[in-house]
Amino acid sequence: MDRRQQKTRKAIFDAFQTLLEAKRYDHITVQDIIDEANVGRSTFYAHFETKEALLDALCDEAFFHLFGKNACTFTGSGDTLEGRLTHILWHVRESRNNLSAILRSNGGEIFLSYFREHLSALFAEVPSTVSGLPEAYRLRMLAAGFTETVVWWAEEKYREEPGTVAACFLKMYAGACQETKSVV
Amino acid sequence: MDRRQQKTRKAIFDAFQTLLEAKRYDHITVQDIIDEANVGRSTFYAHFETKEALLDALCDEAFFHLFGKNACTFTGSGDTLEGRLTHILWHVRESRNNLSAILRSNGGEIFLSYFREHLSALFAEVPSTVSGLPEAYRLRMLAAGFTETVVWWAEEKYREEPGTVAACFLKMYAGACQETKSVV
DNA sequence: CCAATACCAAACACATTGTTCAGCAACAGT
DNA sequence: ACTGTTGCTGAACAATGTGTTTGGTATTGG
Repeated sequence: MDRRQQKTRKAIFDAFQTLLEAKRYDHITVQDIIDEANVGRSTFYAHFETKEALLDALCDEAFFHLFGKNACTFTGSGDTLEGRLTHILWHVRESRNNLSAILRSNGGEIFLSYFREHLSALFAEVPSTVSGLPEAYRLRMLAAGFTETVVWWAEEKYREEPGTVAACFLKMYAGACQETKSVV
Repeated sequence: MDRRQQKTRKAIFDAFQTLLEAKRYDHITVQDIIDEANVGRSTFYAHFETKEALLDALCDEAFFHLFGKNACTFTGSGDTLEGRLTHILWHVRESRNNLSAILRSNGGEIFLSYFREHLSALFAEVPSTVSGLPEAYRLRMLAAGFTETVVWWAEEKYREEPGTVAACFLKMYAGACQETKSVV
């Protein structure tokens, strides 16, 4: 890819993230991004169709870091759910700059849809000990709950350790997601 | 209040809800609302400062129905958490037209903040049996979880009975929110 | 070195926002 | 029924944002 394209793309991404840290996604205008990135108007539209497309691209990148090579490919059978969740949380904290801004902005909804998609598969493997729960409901709640956990963690500035957070999460859903033999 | 004001206000509310059922909150323009409500431009702005103010007002109304007189004033000590949640769910289903649109649109975030506020107090009364959970985290998760439950229920067109839904919710969080002696 | 291509600035038509104002209609109280 | 008050209208307004097009310039890769 042309160096110029790479440079421009990066400038736009960086500008977008900078702005995301300062204000809500839906209060950011294309004009803002253009100014911050210092690129021509037509250049922006040559790269991204709309502001939403830019957000999508950013989420794609962020998720590539999260699930792309390590975390979810590791879905070997050996490790525990807690281990895998912890692993994901390590990656979340690692790329804090990338993710926090998205999570806090109301673009978090779009992010959430990604999360849901990737996490449902993970939780589906771990059965519930409680009867009478519709499986679709259970998976949805677990994915939403994990997302909420990450948002909470981000707002706490990632103060706790990933392992601690994963343990908290699993305690929350002890009944609905039980594989641990160590429930205190 | 002047009848004209009432009429206009209602027309705007109705138009807004109609539009919310058709498209996302952030894709609705003031112009759309004006056209649908069939009121003058200046009239709209005489009633609401912005589109957000309108959404806020709508949420206020919806929550008055939910918590205003019955559900949360009933916070006497006698009834169980399950009973109270069921009660809330009855009201949600009752006013389905009012709420579903808001819940499905991404204005759901604003709605969620209302829900969080009102529900935290409710959950705070019921202690956790699990140790090591930060209380703030626990309350936040329960409120977010209940909201997610309602959204799920709304998407299912309120097929299940309120009591069933409340029971499902409590099963999900059996460990973190235990007062029931009937956990199957 | 050269052709391809990415950039830029400027201008464009268009939509949306929020304000203002003059004229008209509905209201409430006497 | 009369009257002053209040709310609605429709139109115009500047300001801002969107997405596209243009012609010219600079960088790139081969």
